[in-house]
Parts: sequence; structure tokens; C-alpha cells
Amino acid sequence: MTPRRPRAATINDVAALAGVSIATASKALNGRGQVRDETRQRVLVAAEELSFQPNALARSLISGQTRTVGLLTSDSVGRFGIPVLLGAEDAFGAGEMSVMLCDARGDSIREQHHLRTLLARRVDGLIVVGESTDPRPSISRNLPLPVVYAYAPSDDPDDVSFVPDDVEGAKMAVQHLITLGRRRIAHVTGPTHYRAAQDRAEGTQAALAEAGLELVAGQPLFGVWSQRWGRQAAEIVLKHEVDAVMCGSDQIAAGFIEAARERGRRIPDDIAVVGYDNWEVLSAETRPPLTTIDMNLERLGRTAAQHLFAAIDGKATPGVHRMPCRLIIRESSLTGTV
Amino acid sequence: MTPRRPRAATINDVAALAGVSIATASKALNGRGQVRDETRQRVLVAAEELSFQPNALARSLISGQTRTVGLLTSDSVGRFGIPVLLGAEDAFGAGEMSVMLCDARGDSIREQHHLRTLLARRVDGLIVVGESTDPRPSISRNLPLPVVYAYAPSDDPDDVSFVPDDVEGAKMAVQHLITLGRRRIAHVTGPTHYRAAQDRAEGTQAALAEAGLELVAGQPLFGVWSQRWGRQAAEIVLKHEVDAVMCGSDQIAAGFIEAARERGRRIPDDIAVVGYDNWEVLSAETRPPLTTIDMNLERLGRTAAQHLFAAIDGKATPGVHRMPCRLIIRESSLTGTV
DNA sequence: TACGTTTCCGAAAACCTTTTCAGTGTGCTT
DNA sequence: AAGCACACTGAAAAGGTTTTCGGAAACGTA
Repeated sequence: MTPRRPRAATINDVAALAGVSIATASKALNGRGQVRDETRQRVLVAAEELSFQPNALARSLISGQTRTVGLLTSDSVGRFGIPVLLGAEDAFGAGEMSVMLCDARGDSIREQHHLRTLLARRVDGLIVVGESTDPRPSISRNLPLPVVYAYAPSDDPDDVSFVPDDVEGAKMAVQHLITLGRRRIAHVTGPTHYRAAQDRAEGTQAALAEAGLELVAGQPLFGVWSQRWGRQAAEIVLKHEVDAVMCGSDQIAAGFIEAARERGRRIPDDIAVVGYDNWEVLSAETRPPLTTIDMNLERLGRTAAQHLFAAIDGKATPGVHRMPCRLIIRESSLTGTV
Repeated sequence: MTPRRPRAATINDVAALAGVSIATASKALNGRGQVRDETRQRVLVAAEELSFQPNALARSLISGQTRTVGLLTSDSVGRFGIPVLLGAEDAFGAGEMSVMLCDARGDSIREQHHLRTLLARRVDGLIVVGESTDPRPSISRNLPLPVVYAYAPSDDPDDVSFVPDDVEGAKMAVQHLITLGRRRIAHVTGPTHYRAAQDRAEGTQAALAEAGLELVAGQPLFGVWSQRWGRQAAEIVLKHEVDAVMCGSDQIAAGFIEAARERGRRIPDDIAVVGYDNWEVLSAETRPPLTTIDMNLERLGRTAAQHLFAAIDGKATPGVHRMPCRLIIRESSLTGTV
């Protein structure tokens, strides 16, 4: 009934076809040991003939190495998780590693389940990708394999974590505004309970303090990560005299720009605007295009993967590593350019 | 130097600790065969003690089933690929399957390489996820395992493919406009060489024809999938008398709405607008929020996964299956509501 | 021819689990 | 007391590969 799928060829079949023992076949295929050239050729031809693929399971069973890593996403993979994940996948692909993707969807039961599965499959290591920069519970305690955390750091400082350096990122953005001669700067950002909002506010205020300036409105305007809040915040901010706004996200910036334009303010001539995240769909489509901070998440993912390799080789690098962001300059901050 | 990671416990260790043979230990753990209750308990306790995890590699080697599937993304995973991928991952997770993620980044060399790796790892099946609805080359010819294509169909009709039904989706959108009393409808969409643009144009015109109407401007306005094109297209469209616009994507719709508002047209009072994709970041943030077509991609991914299960069980379902879209009604098409 | 040296090849063990089948011991029946 | 059925347990094989080590053949030298 069901078309019997042909069992894949084994090294036994290859050896038989080549008229040698499996030991010789193995050595010929792996270029190991003493095998006469003529014999090696015979084996190679036989393998080709049968389109032989060595069974990775059997191989791993012996070597104790699966050349596989688990990618555990705690929250459902989203806007920030994806680039990290892609960066990691990229690095692993280059290292001939395969990636097992597990999405716990924010459910710790499911996370435990996936963890058990990955352990049973004897993965060589684990990357845990979070959805915000808030610290998350460690899973590495007494885990018999190396773990690296990306984007969301582990709450255990002995673990290896990689996070974007939001404080420096925000600082860079504000320094950019100050360099351009802006002095009356406001800060509109997300909810106070987000670590990202806190960090970006801190960086913003640090940059202002260094320049001997104060925040317009006295303190950051905390709200939510939405365009709507950006529009609402514009109403508040525009009551003050302001020549620049540092926004905690591109969404907020997009909303702010839209509302400010409607109220007749020219961007960037009257007010320079900087966003955060470099979410292309927004930052490239606002009018004018948005100057913003790019967290370089793909690189963060790649770096995390590379450090996982190192950890697998026994060279762990504990601690929370903050990865630099970069400033993407577009027209929302550049007066007099087109 | 490197802290020796303790070798994971084997069933041997468990058996020794419980004072039984490995055969008995195995039977006790799997609830198989005749084992005295007291003995079973001893084994269970020992396994717990050593936090024993049966080695999935050894298990798969015997059973010939890895309970693993490959998820091969041809183009770099993007906006459309992600939800499909998540849906598939979801379905597999429920079925206790693990997922190997491979991103070929649009490179067929890399795709071949990943394919070989997955074959070597003896995955039970494969899902190929594409980035557009254009047909892609089949990889399943003489492949010794079941393959299902999602979003981008295979060019071989004997393969199993799942794609969104864009023709019906567009038709649904236009019928919605007609039901609301709109009669002078334009269509602004993406590049002609996209299958998605073609299908949506076809559905649009079919719905109009059924109602005895004709497209304003005579034919669809093909352009690119961007907000900018939406704005440009508005200039063209507004030269005609128009009371509704069916857009080929939410991005185009967002651009159109913005430009139309600037020109003093009220949405939806003067012109009703419908988008496509239900890309929340846009469709929920335009003013007014956007009526749009949701392709239900997560469901598409889940369905593809379920059919892969079926194919693994020998019950393949060849052909290109078109999955229904759904209409998301928001305020950009609803006159007189708030 | 006898012996040592190379060169090449193959048998077998190891990795870990599941399953089959044979064996042991217990309690019961006659 | 012998025989039997039954409940339980363990030895061994299988799955595919790599590696180790011993053995065989070929060749050269004495």
C-alpha cells in the first residue's frame, strides 16, 4: 500500500559492492589509515553508486558529539528574537552545526519539556534567546552542557550572556543631537518596567549631563511602545520649547513625527527626531527617513553562537557582555540636507 | 583545565544502581514486559537519582525514526516565512517532533548542503518554506523522504504544496467593498512579476466582473510593494472619480491613506481602503485602522506540518492546496462607525 | 629457504538502547 | 514428591559507524 521507502545505503552495502570489509570502507571514505589507492577508488565509486550518506546518528553515538545545538526561544520568537536567531543560525551553519529550534511560547512548562528533549538528543550546546532585554531565570544550573543567553541575559552572573548596550546606544544618539547644535531635548519612551526603557533613559540623561544640559520636561516621558503613544506624547512635548526629541523606539518616533508635522513643525528644521531599533519598515518609510540606533542584532546572534562554540571547547566567557549599537543617520536629524 | 563535563548517565548506570540487568531497567522505564512492582520502583528511583535521560540517538538508531523534521527556508526567512515557520514549529511541538532549522539564504548551493546534512541526520520529513508565492524548483525528486512545501509551492504538481488562496482573498476584499455600496474601485498593487500581485489582481477583477463593474483606470496599477508607491499611486488614482481602493499590500495601503488624507479626502467617507497581509504594525496603526486580508499564515504552517505527518505515515496528499484567507474588517472601509 | 619489514586489510569492540527468547525460581496441583 | 504453570529476570542481538590491533601477503635481505 504505502510505497516502501528504500532503506538508505549503509557502509555495509558500500563495502560489499566494493568487495572489501567495512573497516576498509570506512578508512577509505574518511581518508584515514593505510588503504591502497586502487582500493580507495573502488570504495569511493561504490559509495557514489549507492549515494551513500554516513548515518550521523551512529557517528554521534560513538563520538559523543552531535554537531547540533539547541536554539531555545523563551518568549514566542518575535521582532527582536528573529534577527538574533538568524545571526546564530548563520554562524552555526558556517561551523557545520545544525540547529534545533524550540519555541517555548513564554510557557515555562513547555520550556522544561523542550529542554529535556534537547538533552535527550544530546545537543552539544544551547542558545537561549529572549524577547526583551530584561533578565530571565537561568536554566544552566547543573546543566551538563554549555549555554549562552542572547538578547535577554540570564539572572545568574556566572552564565554567559550577550545584550545590546542600550545605555551607550542612547548616549550616542543624544550626543549626535548635541553635536548638531540641539540643546532643548526631550525623551519619549516605553514603559518604566522595561529594562530597555530604563537603559535608554539612563543613556539619554548621561549624555545630557555630560554636556551640562537638562531634559526638557524635566524627566523622560514613559508610555508604551506604540505609534499612538508617540502621537500623544507629541502633544505634551510640543507645549515646551523643544528642538530635538530622542525616542525610545522607531514606532514612537514615527508617531511623533506624524503628529508634529500635522501641527506644522518641520522635521528636522524645527525639531530633530531620533528613533531606536532601526526597524526598516518604519525607519525608512517615515518622512523624512528616521535617524535611529541599530542594535546590530544579527551580529549579536552571531557573536553569541561563536562564544557557544568556545564554551563547547571548554573556554567559557562568563558575564553579561554588552554589544555596541550603531547610529544610523538619516534625514530626520540632518538640517539642510536632502 | 577544562572542567570535565560529567558523561550523562546511561541505562547501564541505572541498572547497576537498581541492582538489575539493563533489560529489566529498560522494561521498567518503558512500562513494558513483566516487571515486579517493587523492582520497577527501584529502577524508577535509580533513574531519578541519576537524572537519567535515554539517549535519543541510540533509540533512533534502532527504531529508524528520529522524530525530527527539517525546516528548510529557501530565501532568508522573512516577513512571510516567519509565521509559517512558527505554525509548523507549533504543530510539530505538539506531536513531540523536534525541528531542525536550515536557512539557505536564497543560495542553492547552501540549500544542497543543508539537504545533505538533514539526510545524514535521518530526519523523518521536510518542510520547505518559501518567501513568496511564486513556484520554486522541486527538491523532492528521488528524495527518500516526504517533503511538504509551504507558502512557495513546488513546480512539480506531484509534490505536496500549501499556498494562500490570493485570488479568493482579493475577491473577498472587493466583494466587501461592493457590499458596502462602493462602485468606483481602483486597484494598486506590487510588481507584475510577482505571482501574488497577479493573483490578487485576478481576484479583484473577478469580483468586479461578477458585479458588472469595471476597474477604475481600466486596469490594476502595478508598482512595488512599498509605502512610497502607495503615495505615488494616490496621485494617479485621485485624478479619477473613486470611492474605494483595493491595495495589494498593507504597505501600499498605508502610503495611499497618508497621501489621500493630505489631499483632503476622508477615509473611509470619501474613499474606502482595503489592504492585504494584515501586517499588524501597519494595519493597526494607520489612521483609520486598516481593513485587510489576513492570509492566516500560522495556520498554513500548521496545516503543512500536519500533512507532513500524514505523508510520513504514507498518506501523501499531492497537489497545490490553496488555503482560505480571511477578511479583517476595521475602520478604513466602514463609513459611519467609530 | 628463513627471516624481517612494509603495506594493506579485516575481525571485533565500542557507543546506548530495545526486544526477543531462554532461563530461573516460586507456588500450586495431583 | 513430582510435575506444571506462571511470574519474573537476564543474556544476547540488532542498529551503523569508527577505531584498534592483529594478521596476511608481498617484498627484500641474508
